[in-house]
Amino acid sequence: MPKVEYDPLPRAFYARDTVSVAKELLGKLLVRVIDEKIVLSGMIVETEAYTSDDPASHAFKGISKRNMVMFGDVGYAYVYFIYGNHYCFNAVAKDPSMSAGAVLVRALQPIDGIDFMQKVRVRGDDRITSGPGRLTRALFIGKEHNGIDLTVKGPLYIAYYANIDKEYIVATKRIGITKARDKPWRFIVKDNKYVSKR
DNA sequence: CTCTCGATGCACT
DNA sequence: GTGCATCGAGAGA
Repeated sequence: MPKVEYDPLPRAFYARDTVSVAKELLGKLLVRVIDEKIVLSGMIVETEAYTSDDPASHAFKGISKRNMVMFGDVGYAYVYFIYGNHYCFNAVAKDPSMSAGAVLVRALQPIDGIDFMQKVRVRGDDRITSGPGRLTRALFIGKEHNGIDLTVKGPLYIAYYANIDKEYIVATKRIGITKARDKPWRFIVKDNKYVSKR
């Protein structure tokens, strides 16, 4: 097992309303372990909530082969391919009364394996993990991780890391969507330079 | 079957 | 600020 180890969040963490989970995932650590030895990780600094009754959500029009993970048990990864180029990483989270829900992770502050991440991206700078497409590339997250359990140590999981003070959590409108743009369901860590721009 | 377009990122003006 | 690469899912015929 790798030297660097963290405690995964329990499944119960994800079994609450999606918006609350999105907020509380700030400060947690997204951990990627490659070949059981290389550890890449980043502190979550930007998230967005997507629920089943939300027109902007993939789950809005019902279950399908693509979005079925969102309708399954909480604490699993929902990874999808978009714009012909990018993967986006979500954690399935919802209140037990809801049919589906997930939290999109939009930005990370790199913690472990920064050199490794930057080796691949020649133009390594602050933007290496800033943006949903960028962070999946930096952590080598792809469709093979769709449906993976995030509550156990493995190739991909989310762990306890830091507590973000309430004063440093800011809610804003979501980014890059055309429907339900008014909902304040994007959460960012105030003044963190890794939060994506726009 | 064909057509549209997206929870993006990057190059360019 | 604008344009676009690139492709799979979903919608419609």
